[in-house]
Amino acid sequence: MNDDAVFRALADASRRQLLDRLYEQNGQTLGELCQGLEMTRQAVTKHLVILEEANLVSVQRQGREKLHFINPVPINHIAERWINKFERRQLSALSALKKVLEGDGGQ
Amino acid sequence: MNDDAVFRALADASRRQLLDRLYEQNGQTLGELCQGLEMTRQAVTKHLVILEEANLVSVQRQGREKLHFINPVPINHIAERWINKFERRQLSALSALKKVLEGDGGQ
DNA sequence: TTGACATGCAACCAAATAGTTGCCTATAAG
DNA sequence: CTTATAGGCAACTATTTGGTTGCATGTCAA
Repeated sequence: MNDDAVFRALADASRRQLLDRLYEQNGQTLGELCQGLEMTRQAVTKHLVILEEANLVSVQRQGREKLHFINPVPINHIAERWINKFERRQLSALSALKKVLEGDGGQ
Repeated sequence: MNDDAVFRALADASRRQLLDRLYEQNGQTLGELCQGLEMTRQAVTKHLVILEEANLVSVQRQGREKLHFINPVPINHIAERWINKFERRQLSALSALKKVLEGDGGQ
């Protein structure tokens, strides 16, 4: 699994938007994903290819349509291997901050 | 807080490496961060500027040296607002894909 | 079979990106 | 003051990226 491809894929707002749309409704066709976007179909295709190569989207042909499904595994992967590491440090910082803000406050 | 800047900043392997190094040892100078990298100092500077603009690194001048500190808040932010959302979705997405792959599938 | 619809492929283009080199400024030390 | 050190700035370059247009292919429906 290639972390770099995932990070690069997530770097573009259009691609994150596509993931958002698939999150709203999974299994959409290319045509459906294009609707309402300020982009040509071909541009959307390119974005989807990048998402596929990063394994963030998997595809299933059905007749002349191509259905797109979100795959959360790589996101989970970088979350576990990368993000949590930095969060761990913050948790202590956050709880310290909370303590100050709340005067003391347990929990 | 600009999510896009954070995602873009994280998209480059060299910048993630710089964050890793700051994670190992916080508060390093530019010179220290350059050591052992296959890059000129100026290239590193550019990466650090991008990390600063994404608020992932904060800087403190000390005499003629510039100390760099990691700031985990933006990472936490995208983790909470973005990553967790997809992690939650994982089970239902997988089962939806299965349905299609298996031709019908109950549930 | 004919036409309409859904997608694929390739060439091209402009802008952004990652990197370089060369020179300048500021601070510390001899 | 002079010199070495730490970093800043700007111009330039090659490559990547995000997007376009034009045409081709494959599939469904009449």
